[in-house]
Amino acid sequence: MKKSSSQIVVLYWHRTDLRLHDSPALEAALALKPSVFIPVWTWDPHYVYRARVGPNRWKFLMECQSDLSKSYTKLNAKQKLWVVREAPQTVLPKLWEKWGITHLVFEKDTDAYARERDSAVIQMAEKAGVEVVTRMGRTLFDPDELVRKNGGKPTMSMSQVERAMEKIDGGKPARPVETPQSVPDPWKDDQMNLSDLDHEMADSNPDLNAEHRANEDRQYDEIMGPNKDFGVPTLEEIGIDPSSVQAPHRGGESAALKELSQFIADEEYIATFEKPKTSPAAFEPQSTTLLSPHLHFGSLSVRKFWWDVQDVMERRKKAKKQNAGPPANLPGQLLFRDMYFAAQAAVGAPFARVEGNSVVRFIDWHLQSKLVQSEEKKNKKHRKGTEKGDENILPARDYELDSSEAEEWFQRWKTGRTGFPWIDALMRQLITEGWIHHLGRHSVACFLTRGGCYISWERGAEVFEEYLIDHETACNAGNWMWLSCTAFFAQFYRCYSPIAFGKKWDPNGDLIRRYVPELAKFDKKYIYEPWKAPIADQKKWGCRVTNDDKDTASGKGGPQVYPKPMFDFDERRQFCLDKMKAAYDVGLYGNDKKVLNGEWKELFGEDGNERTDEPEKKKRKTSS
DNA sequence: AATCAGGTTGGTGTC
DNA sequence: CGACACCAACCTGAT
Repeated sequence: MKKSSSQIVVLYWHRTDLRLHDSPALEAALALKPSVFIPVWTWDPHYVYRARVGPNRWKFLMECQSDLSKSYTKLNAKQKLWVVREAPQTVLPKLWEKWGITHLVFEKDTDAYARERDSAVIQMAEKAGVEVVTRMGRTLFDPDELVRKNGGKPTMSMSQVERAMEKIDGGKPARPVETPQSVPDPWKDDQMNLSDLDHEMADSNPDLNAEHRANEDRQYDEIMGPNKDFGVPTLEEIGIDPSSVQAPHRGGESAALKELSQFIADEEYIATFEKPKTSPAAFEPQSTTLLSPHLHFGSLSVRKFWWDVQDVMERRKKAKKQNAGPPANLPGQLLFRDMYFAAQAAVGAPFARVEGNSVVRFIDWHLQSKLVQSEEKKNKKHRKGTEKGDENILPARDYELDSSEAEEWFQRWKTGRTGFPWIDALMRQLITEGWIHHLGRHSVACFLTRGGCYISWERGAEVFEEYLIDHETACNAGNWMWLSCTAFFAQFYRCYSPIAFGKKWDPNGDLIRRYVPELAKFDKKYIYEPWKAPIADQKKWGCRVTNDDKDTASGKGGPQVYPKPMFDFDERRQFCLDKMKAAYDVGLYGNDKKVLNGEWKELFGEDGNERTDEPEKKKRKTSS
């Protein structure tokens, strides 16, 4: 493609911004007045094979892409979202050569992998003489800016975030920008065609999502897709059986804006919203807005969300109606997201794990991640295709099988067979629908870590990464650290009970009846503790509570069975409390030398029940 | 330096 | 059903 000196050809790279409304980056791209405009999505093998993504999130992503593509076509019949099936690091240089690109524009992303990827891309673009334009747009405030205003340190509390944001533009996020009413043409079809391009096949080994693929995986066979039309991939194309997708949640900017406007119309709901007072057990309708998946994929702008809510609350304030205050209210909830983004932006890749993480407390959990530092060194020679910076991107993490009992508990937690109906209902809701209420996440996360199993939060975070349609690395890791009392939160004596907590919200056990149907007929007296029901009642209600958990919920032929609880919760609660206190006394953090070289073991008791007498250190030293 | 209040959302028991 | 004290006791940040 010949470049004419005056022509402006813009490649707009969609990633975390599957929308047209309130996109500062898209606005900047169109402000260049391009004569040719090509909005692309690069179908990145890193996300496809190295991130954990279950069927529900694939579907949601595809719906976001299809909706955006249709919206482009509505603005310009020649336009769509051009999906290119290759890694951005290899395909973008080919694209700007092939299409004579003069400007590359995208939304800034401070996620650890994104930074690695984007800096590589920017470097290549500059070398090729392609001008790069980026704009912040994913969060209320630029995470890097929040960090700077927080003295360069990760934001570890809401008060820090509030103080930092006060120093930025009067403490309020930017107002949404205009939605474009038109977009320029792409090249003509024959010029867009990439058939002659040298197509680099994706490395599908290891494929962290292999277990979800029922059919052959041919998604990378053709760079423009099987129909050579740059189409949005389908579930079938990526090897997933569409019938395995059960989430009722629909993706796409159109759906997001409609849902938001419905909530905004209910001013009473918006103004009196208080997160701790929303029910984790509610379904149809759910008690919260469920807009988080849209924030993740950028099908809804968080600043539009914030300002629409803010405007309602201002109106109500003038009308002298009582509003709920932050952080429990909706703007406060959105600010929490920014806190996690800014904390991650300051810490980098280790934020999502224990190893090398300066903000996470080290606890002697079961099933800890194996250290990659040493593994990495050992295998370096044998690993081919290891790109620079790969050590910052941690795909499949192996973990220490230090306890077969803990491993069994983990598997039972993961599959919703713990014998605690409240926990099992939530886990099954997570697996089938990809979404559970925030307090439900608290409940199951506390149970897996400091309030039951004493298993590493990293195991839980991986399961959430796989199944949540709203999974966001910064928020997921941040919340897991919060709930496991290893960062952000330290009151480990406040422990969620798998029985009392659910009962408080849902005394009839409706959530359990829906997601653990084998218990549907149990009287509400026993629904949270079915093992206490008399045998005669268990028979009458059609489900035996038994130690044999193998056939749980099979329901084929014989009578239904449900497992007895896998441990005595009160006993485990006390055990965890004692262990947490001991681990806090030891006082190690994820980046301490003794964590990295394994010496931590000497500081914790041998049998896992007691600790050595001398605390390592009482006060934490902050680096310079 | 020592103390105290506050921290998104615990559980239990009483009024 | 809501508000409150108490349980036992972590941290940070302000004074």
